[in-house]
Amino acid sequence: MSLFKEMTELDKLLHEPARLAIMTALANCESADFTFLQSLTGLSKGNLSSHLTKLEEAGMVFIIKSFVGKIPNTNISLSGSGEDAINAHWKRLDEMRKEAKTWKPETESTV
Amino acid sequence: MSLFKEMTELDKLLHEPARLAIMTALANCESADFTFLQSLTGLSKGNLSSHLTKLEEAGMVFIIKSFVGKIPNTNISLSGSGEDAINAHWKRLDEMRKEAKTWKPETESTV
DNA sequence: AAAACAGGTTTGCACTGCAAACTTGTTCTT
DNA sequence: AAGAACAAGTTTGCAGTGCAAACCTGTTTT
Repeated sequence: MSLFKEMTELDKLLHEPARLAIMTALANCESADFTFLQSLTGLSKGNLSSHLTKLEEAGMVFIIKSFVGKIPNTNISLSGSGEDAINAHWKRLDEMRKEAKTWKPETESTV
Repeated sequence: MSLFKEMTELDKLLHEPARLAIMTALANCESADFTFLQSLTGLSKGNLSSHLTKLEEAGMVFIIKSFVGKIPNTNISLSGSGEDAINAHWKRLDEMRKEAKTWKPETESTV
């Protein structure tokens, strides 16, 4: 398939900036709690919560709610497929950029 | 600003997959006509049209309509700022990926 | 006991991307 | 010459999305 067709089909779940940030951060720390992710990304609580729900529904992350002493704690970590997905997504973007740099338009008839 | 905050603030006009494909293609060919872009990206005519309108309104592309013989021809090319913007966008993504790979979570207090 | 706070979730709305329907003009077909 | 098919886009309608603000539930402070 052509580079540009591939580009239009990028996974929107992962491509959305807030979720790209969340997933990328999680890929680099075994797990994180809600508050940590919030300060890291600068997202509002509501916004973060809904993105996490979406990622959980898609099987990208695990969300574990527990108590640390008396205060509730929500811990988020990547699932195996989530880790694969975010790594693959960045790799694709990276390759697209490289390939795009070398692309030269061909005559219309060959496209 | 933190890497992940920057990520959540990626320019959505350019980040959207279809427009990323359009802009990246245009950055590599001085100009393209509507039909060529359509077959290149695989977008429907309606969809392509609305993305182009959005890019034009944002000053990213020039759209010039003329006639080639009797058939109308719509020619699209990047504006100066459009070219700067798409190059900068890819560069940012590229740097983000690199930086993210080396990021190590710090203690919460230092974030 | 009441106010403030921590840690999230739910709701409401404005905006978006997409497909389908429409438009305008041209070229075949008979 | 009438009409069917086609080319090249544009507009419309709708389902889905991201975001902020309101809300909720329990805890700590005053």
